[in-house]
Amino acid sequence: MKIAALSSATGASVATLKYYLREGLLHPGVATAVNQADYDDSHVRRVRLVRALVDLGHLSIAEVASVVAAVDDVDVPIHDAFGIAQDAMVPDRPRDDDRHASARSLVDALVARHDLRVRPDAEARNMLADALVHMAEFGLVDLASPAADGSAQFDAYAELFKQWADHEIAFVPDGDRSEMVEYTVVGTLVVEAAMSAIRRLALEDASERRFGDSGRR
Amino acid sequence: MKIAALSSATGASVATLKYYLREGLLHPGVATAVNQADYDDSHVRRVRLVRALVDLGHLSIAEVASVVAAVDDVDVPIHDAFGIAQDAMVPDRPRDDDRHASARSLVDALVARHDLRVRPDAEARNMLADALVHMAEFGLVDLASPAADGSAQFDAYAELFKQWADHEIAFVPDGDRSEMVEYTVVGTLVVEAAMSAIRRLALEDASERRFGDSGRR
DNA sequence: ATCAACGGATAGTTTCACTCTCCATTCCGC
DNA sequence: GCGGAATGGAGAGTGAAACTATCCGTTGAT
Repeated sequence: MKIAALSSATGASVATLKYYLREGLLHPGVATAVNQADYDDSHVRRVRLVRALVDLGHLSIAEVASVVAAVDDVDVPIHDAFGIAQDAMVPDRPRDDDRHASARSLVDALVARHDLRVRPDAEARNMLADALVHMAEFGLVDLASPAADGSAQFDAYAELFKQWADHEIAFVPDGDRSEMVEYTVVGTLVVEAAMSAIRRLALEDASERRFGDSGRR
Repeated sequence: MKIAALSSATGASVATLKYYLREGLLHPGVATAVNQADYDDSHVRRVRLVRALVDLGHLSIAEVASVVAAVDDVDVPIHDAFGIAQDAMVPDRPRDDDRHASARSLVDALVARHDLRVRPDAEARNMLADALVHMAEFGLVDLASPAADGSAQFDAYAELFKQWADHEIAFVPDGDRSEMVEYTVVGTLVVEAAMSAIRRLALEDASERRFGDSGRR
């Protein structure tokens, strides 16, 4: 498969593919001559992975590059690669203040309460803490006495997702290493997007029931 | 409250606040002189809303502006404003191909199956269809015969979120109109982010159980 | 009285994700 | 076997986005 074929197989322009090659998002094809290379299925999958990460995960090209580096490093065991990729999927934001710190301790307590085996420095912890900080600003949770408010919901989420996650991870088919890592990475983001969309549909439905024409107040 | 006070209350620089004023993200304060204006709580909340939309929702400033316009237009009933805001919260992407169309018909079927009262042109439908297209590319669902694969999961999601959404919308406190719209808007994104983070923690846990040291294969 | 802060406007900066243009090969169809 | 298109590689250029900086004349606090 030549670059033009890869382009039409993925929908990305040749110029974009060259750019991805330069940035290391796309591994080089097998050179058949000084100005000729052969691409295969792995390149098609890779471009799709990049697009999924960018479109659905809102990752920057640099962040995608670090995900890809973890996927490609064959010395890294599959679970570790998933961890690295997961960290890269959390946008890095300046986190300075102490509200983040107190939110973070709530997160750590949640993780311990549900016996989740998660690295102490997993970025997902900070991601949740960030969300809590924003929620606190709108009075959706109280960081000081969380038990008193709606954040008990999170324990329900945690239990539920724990079961579903087992299913999802079990669903990952045996295959070659990079295929499995790609699968878990893309599954993380794509199912997230799908869940969010379904939740929005449900929210609009609930809003219509409370505020809509049929229940105008 | 002067602009410097607003700045330190929100963490945004004075220059940034001026920029938000220019772009219409922030309503003007009450002018007390030709070069003096007074800001209040509504401005603080507004800046927080903008930051939540940008940080957690990955919305562009232009998209935030359209959300804000819906929030501020007092002629729009609360439910309609929420719909407009929801549409603005879906990143607009070029959607041309027929894979999107077939994914979209699956979405519409799901909506009908669960009796969700959602506008036919709600952007959340396209958001879910986009996610399905990406999933299909990785073989996570089969757009042709969806019943045969894991997409039955979606019906479970839909039922669950429908219940939770009712709770969440019921949880919105009575208040003035813009406060309620802000509440639903920020709730949409912020709970999404929290759920995603919790799910990632659960996925890392599940990955560790299947692929980690303790279960190395 | 002075000097920092203010609003308003315009211009400048940085980053990002491409996109364009060259070039010297190489391939493909006739 | 020849001519035009495609290729890899590298550099420069582009346009949008999200601020940031500077300037100005006015005002408020000390």
